[in-house]
Amino acid sequence: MSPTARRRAVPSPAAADDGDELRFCSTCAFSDACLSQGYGKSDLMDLHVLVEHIGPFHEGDHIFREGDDFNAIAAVRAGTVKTYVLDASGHEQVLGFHLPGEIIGLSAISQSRYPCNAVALDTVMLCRFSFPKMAVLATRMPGLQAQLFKLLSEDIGKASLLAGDFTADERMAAFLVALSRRYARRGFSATRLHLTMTRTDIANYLRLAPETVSRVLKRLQEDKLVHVDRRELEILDPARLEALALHVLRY
Amino acid sequence: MSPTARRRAVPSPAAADDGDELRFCSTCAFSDACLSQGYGKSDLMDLHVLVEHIGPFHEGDHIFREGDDFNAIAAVRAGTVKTYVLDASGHEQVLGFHLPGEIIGLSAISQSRYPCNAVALDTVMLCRFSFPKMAVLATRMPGLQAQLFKLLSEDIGKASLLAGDFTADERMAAFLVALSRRYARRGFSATRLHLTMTRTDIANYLRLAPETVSRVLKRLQEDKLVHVDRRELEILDPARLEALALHVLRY
DNA sequence: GAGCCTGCTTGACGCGGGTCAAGGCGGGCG
DNA sequence: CGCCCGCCTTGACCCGCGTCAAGCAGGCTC
Repeated sequence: MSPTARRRAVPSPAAADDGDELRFCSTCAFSDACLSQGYGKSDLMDLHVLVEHIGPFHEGDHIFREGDDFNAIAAVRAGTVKTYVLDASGHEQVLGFHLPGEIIGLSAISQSRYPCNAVALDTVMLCRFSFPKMAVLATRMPGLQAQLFKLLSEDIGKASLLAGDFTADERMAAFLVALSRRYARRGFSATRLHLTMTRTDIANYLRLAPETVSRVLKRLQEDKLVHVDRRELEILDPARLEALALHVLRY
Repeated sequence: MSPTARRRAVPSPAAADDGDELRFCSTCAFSDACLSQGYGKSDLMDLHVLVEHIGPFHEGDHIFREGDDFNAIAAVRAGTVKTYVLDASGHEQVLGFHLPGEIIGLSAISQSRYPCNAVALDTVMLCRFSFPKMAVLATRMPGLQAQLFKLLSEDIGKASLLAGDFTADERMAAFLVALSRRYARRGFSATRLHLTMTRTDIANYLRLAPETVSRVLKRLQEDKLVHVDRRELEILDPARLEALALHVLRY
């Protein structure tokens, strides 16, 4: 983690005794997984010992940087994290946006170093998991191991949005639909989105020019698919937007 | 696996007793990993019990298809495997080419179904690993678990070649450099490559038109970077080719 | 050897989206 | 309040690569 990261004290296991800690960590994919696997309180205790709640990070704070030693993955509890790399000429390539409930740092496992930068786009709270400890624990908890395999495997196919040669409209629609679904899964509105990233970030992510993002959003608004007001976006016609996104998302 | 897959008998553990089996399986990333972790013969025996050597698959044979039940990953022992999906309009999107020593099927873990098709481009031999058994074994062999995590994590970053908005020349150069490195790592020539895939496959993979692939190869040849004769390709100036590929590969 | 078929190459042309340049707008700060 | 500074938008132009169409070469079958 970046040396500038402000750490909050780890809640003591005692204080976590009666479900408070579990609720506190409910955005972490691991809690769900372990609870659903029927693990007892002692296993969960083990899991919680290796969790550290850190933050808040503020807009522009780096969570880790390319080349930093890898020792932990983290679940986003609140806010948005952008991951990106800089190419030789200093141009930013956005790799992804990570919303509450999602995991960052998985791609660092193979190199033992973070292969990209992670920066907070707004106020971000994280659950930090020591990866070495987690790996040890996973040997005793097959459900945890399976969950890790699953999370890793999920990310392999994720690049499809960036990959294919899609039109600017398809990319934009797919981006919005994916955002909507991810927010909805965490209980947020599926139709009213607050875009925490700039147009330039979106453009870099979708491999478009910022001007194109602007023009496409205008076009989508003219066609009554969405309504955009600065960073607030309302999806007016989910069906048609999903139809547009279909080639990219595949379902 | 596809019902059409011809299976060879699994060598009995007894026959595998004295290193023969190990040599036989030397292209599998797991053997290397386990040996280097100092595991004893009994652990390796466990690993070999869940290995099945299958093949040969011939050009055009499918190894698995999108939607098939996932139960195993496989290491390529010989030949080239192409993975791809078909979009709504039946157009093929090539996801990757898998050379000897590389693993296929990892992206299927999260869904329990293969999310893509895998087809042999030439005569292919595989090592098939039952994934459920492997996961169980991994709880007893931390080195194996670590190797699995590493393999999964590696694949997460792999899409960079498809991702960025690179020129056709950069994509092509990156493709050739990556092929060269991957062959070299397995002891093949780094400068003389046999392209086992068609121009159309390359084009689909790089998100270019086949005509563009043709034109780019011609240009690279005119510039004395490579020499191409049908499917045989010689890299004449590795340094300049790598320079061209740098933006894509990043090193 | 003739014919065909598939993969590959080459040329002509057009379009989507990148680039460049010039505002507009809103929010923070003195 | 007014200035400034990012962020965003809009317009004009242009270029890389896709598309369409035609021709070529090698390898198969008969």
